[in-house]
Amino acid sequence: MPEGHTVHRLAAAFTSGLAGDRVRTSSPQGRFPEAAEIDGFVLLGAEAVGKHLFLAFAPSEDVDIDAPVVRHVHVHLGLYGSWTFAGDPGFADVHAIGAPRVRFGEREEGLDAGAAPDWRRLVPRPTTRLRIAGPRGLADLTGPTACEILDAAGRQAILDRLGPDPLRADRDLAGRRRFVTAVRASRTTIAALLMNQRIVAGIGNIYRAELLFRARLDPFVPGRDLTEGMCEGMWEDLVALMDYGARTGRIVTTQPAHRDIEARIVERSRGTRQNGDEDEGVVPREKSFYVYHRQTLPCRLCRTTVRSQQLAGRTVFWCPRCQTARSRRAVWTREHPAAAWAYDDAAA
DNA sequence: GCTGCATGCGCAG
DNA sequence: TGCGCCTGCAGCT
Repeated sequence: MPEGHTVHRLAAAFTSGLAGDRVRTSSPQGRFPEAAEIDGFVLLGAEAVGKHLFLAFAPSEDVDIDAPVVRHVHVHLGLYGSWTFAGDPGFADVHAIGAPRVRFGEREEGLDAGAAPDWRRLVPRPTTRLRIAGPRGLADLTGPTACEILDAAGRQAILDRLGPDPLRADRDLAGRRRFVTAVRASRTTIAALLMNQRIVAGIGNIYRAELLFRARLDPFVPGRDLTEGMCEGMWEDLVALMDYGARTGRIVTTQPAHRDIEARIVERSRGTRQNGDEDEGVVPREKSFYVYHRQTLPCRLCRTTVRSQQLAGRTVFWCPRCQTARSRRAVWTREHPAAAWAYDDAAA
């Protein structure tokens, strides 16, 4: 359920809830026996790069994070991995951060009827690959594509194959420049390029579909056909969208004026887990997207039926009437002024 | 209770 | 390009 914004929220949760603490690590499932190597270590810090999460462990807290003794646990959630947090009130600042839902386990040992839940007695579900338990709470990992211990070189090797991350410092002009240059140098379709983590790190299928719609861009246009202005605009929009996602835990790409356009239509109720805050006034899922998972439904703007198609093993969603831009920037600049609405919306 | 899908990715061929 | 990984759950029966 991770696109980049979720992983950044996870890193923040680890930083606030477990960083600086000595922790116990284990692999209840048994498929990550290396957990024993860092059991009793101190969690120095957590970092997100694209969809990759790095947790740095050391024997003691005074170790420099670049020291050779530091063990980097690399986690990639893949399609169905997840972290579950439980702990003392305020642990990992979960509510404020939002992303990881506090979910007490299905089973607690030795719990008296009516007693307050105690996270220390939580029995990990059998599929738990890794449990990290600190003095204030714990985190359970299930179903990751990657969970491994790396040294500094191994960590760097992963960073080296990732493009700029719109949620990190490389969102600046240098990052934008890398993105624009890479896109415009390629014959590959823009839809495929946006999913290529070497081009830009952190985008998943939702952000791809929605970003292309907001740009009114044909998903099958080769990257090299795009103007510099169009690419720069997409990057700026992406920064705004993912920033909003990282702050709220929710992907919302619709402008307010477009959310109620077809209120009479019964939306598909199929779940898209957002792991976000449940604050009042949050934009409901069925109003959050323009095209993602809306195939067979009418476009919010022109009512043309939204289409979907497999591309390189993933489903692309788009409006065949709205998304006809091939290189012009006119539509973009007139109708999409830097996605400032995302910030206004969050503040409201 | 069963089936198929999902916000991903690496690898074989 | 297609498959395997490996988990949870919506949507069926």
